[in-house]
Amino acid sequence: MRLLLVEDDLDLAKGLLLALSAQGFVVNHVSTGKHALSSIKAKDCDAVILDLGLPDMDGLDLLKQSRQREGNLPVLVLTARDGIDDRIRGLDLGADDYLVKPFAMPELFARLRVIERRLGTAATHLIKLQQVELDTSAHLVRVEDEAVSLSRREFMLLKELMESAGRIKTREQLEASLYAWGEEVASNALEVHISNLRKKLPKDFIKTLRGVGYSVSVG
Amino acid sequence: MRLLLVEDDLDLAKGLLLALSAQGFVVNHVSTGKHALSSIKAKDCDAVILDLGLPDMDGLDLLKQSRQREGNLPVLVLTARDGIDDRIRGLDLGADDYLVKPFAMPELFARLRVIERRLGTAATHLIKLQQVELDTSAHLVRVEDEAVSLSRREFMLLKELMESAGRIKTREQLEASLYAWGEEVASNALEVHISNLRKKLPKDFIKTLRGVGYSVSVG
DNA sequence: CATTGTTTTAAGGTTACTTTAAGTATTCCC
DNA sequence: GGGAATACTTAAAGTAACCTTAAAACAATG
Repeated sequence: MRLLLVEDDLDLAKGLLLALSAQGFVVNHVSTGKHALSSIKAKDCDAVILDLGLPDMDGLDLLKQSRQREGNLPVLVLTARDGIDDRIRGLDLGADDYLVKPFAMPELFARLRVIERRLGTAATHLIKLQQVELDTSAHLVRVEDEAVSLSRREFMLLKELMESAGRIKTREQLEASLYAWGEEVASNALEVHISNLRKKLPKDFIKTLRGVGYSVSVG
Repeated sequence: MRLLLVEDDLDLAKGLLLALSAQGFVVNHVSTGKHALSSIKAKDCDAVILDLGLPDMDGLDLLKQSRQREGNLPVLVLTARDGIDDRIRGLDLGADDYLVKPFAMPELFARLRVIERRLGTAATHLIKLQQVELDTSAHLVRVEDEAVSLSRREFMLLKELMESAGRIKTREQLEASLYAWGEEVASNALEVHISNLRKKLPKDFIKTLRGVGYSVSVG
């Protein structure tokens, strides 16, 4: 995990750098809010350790800006200030955790490991093929970054096709996954949905295989 | 957000239940580790508040088992024990946060909000979309800088929607986050709340996706 | 215990999705 | 090229999902 350490006390920074890299973390160190922000913008780290007492900028301000720019970049705040009010302000502004100085190194490591574990398991069910992006968990489809609204059946159908991109889905397979047991469809509903889908997707995104079924290519 | 409160001190539990639901959390309460585990297995909550001092099971054990079963279910640990060693043990076993008793309620709320933010989209306690501003911590909503009064359920509903702005919330998801176990709703209460909310919000702020659910857009 | 505000239930009206069905366009094969 | 099979499009009919309203049940407050 790549860390950005924002700390103006050079002695403390040096100690932290040493200890963190001994624990296997990769750490970049900056000592001003300005540098911190540009590093955050460059998406150059997986998490931030932020000391609130900075010379050029209020730490909570920096936190706020970081939060606006990189929504869920984890930030662990270090502070000398005590008192519950300050802590709540920090947490509500988007800090993921909080450590009051002086703190024990092992506790810092433990908290970083929590963040690490969390980053590893950020699951999004997103399929992207060509210009088409389908988010199964959010029920959302984008074509060239433009949200497209699909009806329920259209969404189901597209999902089936995109989940087995590169392979052919037979008409029977598609009908089976769109319709539950009792409600087989007597007519050409499937073709109608395909037709309506195509109007909303790039040209030739869904290919027909005469006598067999449909497919979308991974290309 | 649905919480599971694991606490054997009934007085404390009662107080927490009251305070948390006033803050708009949906809370289920159990007092033994056994019940806690079965609820966790059933995936019936988004986060756990766990008191380490349980009668039937060591709290850290429960934490470990929960972690094995539900990898990233957030757990906030309450404890009377002090000393850094214990805290590190808790964090490394998978607790996401730690509060030593006695603690101040607002700090608990703040830490829950951190967890909440992490689970959903990275919204801070103040979410502003279009003309609508929602302050999670103050329970306040403004439309075009004009304060608007919402009932508890209306607020919860709007919060859920705004926290996942840009994504679609299914009916099931919304109902699950509005109602705790015993109080499932048999009828169209959700639709009624949506309808009442819309009267108080800008036109088309809440969009319907037939057969799927509802959403508000970030734009 | 009465008043007030909130939440749920229930019913009818409305909208938009889905299917049907009929006509048009393709592809394939002789 | 002509005929048959298959696929595509369109528009209208059917249907399921949703919206609104009003009233009943419930909870909080003085």
